[in-house]
Amino acid sequence: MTTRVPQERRRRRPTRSGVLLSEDLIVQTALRLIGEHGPEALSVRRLGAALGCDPTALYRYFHDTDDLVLAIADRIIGDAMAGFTPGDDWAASLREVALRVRAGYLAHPRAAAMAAHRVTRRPNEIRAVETGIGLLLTAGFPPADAARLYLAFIDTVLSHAATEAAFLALPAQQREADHRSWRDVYQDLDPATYPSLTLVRRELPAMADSSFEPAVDLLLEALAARARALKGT
Amino acid sequence: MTTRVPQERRRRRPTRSGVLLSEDLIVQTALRLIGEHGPEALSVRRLGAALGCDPTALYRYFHDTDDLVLAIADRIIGDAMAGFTPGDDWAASLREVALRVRAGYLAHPRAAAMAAHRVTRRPNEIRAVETGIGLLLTAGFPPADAARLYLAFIDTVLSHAATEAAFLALPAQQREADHRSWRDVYQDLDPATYPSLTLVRRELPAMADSSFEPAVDLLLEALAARARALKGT
DNA sequence: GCCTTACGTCAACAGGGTTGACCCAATGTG
DNA sequence: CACATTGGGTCAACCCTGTTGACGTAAGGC
Repeated sequence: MTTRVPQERRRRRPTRSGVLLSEDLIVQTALRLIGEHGPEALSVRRLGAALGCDPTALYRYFHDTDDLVLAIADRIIGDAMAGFTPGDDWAASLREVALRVRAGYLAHPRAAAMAAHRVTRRPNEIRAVETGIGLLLTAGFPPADAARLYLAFIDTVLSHAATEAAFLALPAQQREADHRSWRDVYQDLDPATYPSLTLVRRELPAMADSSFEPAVDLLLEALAARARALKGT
Repeated sequence: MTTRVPQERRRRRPTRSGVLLSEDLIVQTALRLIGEHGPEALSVRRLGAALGCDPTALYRYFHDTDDLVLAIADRIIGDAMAGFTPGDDWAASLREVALRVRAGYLAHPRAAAMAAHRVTRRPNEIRAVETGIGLLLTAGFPPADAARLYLAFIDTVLSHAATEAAFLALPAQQREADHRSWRDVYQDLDPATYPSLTLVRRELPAMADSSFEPAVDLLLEALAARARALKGT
């Protein structure tokens, strides 16, 4: 019943409202829905309504909701890395990879939050690994270090991006509560029991900001330092 | 109606099945439920059944499900940090915080997977933040830097830990398939299109290992370098 | 021993994913 | 051109979910 059928041989029968469904249109509409009405807008029923078809029609194209999410995630990955070519500066290039991955996830947080921890060994990812390790090799790291350090770098990037995506994927209410807590809860603490927090009190609202770029920059600094140390010896 | 009441002044009225409810018992049961039957086993109704009470009784202790999730997260933090006291070496202490947090999450992978990216606003978390920022202050960073750098550090630690927890929370079959892919998929690549991967081919099985400690060490290196630069000026 | 009220219980609602039956029309074939 | 096949859009139904408001009972202060 729910076996996905090759796109090519579809009997494109229009829905009651005249729309011609397709895997592509569904993914596209799902992304639009998330973008316009927030992450929690993605449900089979709402997606059906947005498409102008019965909600259950989607099960002709995807086994279940999870299958749909994976299809969306696959498109996100492809879009994020589209057109990237590494430049001369290996650190700057790694930085761009990081920002691209993150931007791709944040553009569609809910889909990313659901799929980020799953490993899809697809061509796009393999190409990305090739690129990343290549950059560390040009930095002068021996193969063993290049592989291990790339892993540490990309895992950090992916983990951060997934965390930020998961945060954006929260219902607006919880998201704002999390944000506010740095302004509210952490402001009225007893100075005796929390001396350090009291000292940095004025900086705490900034804790709601993203730490993605600071963290990436710290990593790149450490990598650059180690690369310099290699050259020195 | 759902106002949380201080634990001390409770009217401990037994449920129909004779259990005396408490915030503590509920969190503990929730953790057991998640650990045994997966994250999707946590629902108000199932938790009520496991506790031997009406599901809606939980709303006397937590505003809503999210509030419960935050309580679970905070207990994990508390357990992880129990008995920790910062030592003289701020970097070593931060390292221990990182390892403790990670261990706490890995002890409850499935619960961690759903709670790791939240701000709990609860005592255990606040204490942990106080400790961490305090360490960076003793390292010599001015308050603004201490707050921002602590955020970058702890976010990285939490993100990594969440990723590892999510991985452990996967069904064994998928987990092992993921592991194998580094040995299998990445071994038979065309050297012409993937020169870098071919060069580091022998190192790739190690990609299945955790990158947690390498990443933390890179961050601590960068922090130490910045701290030295501060002293120098 | 009374009064207050905390809190356990119950019924109900809105929304979610998913299934199986139904049936029409698009398509390939004769 | 007409027919048989069947893909796929539709519908009704099921069981899940979180959450609310009313209700009444018993716990604890006085």
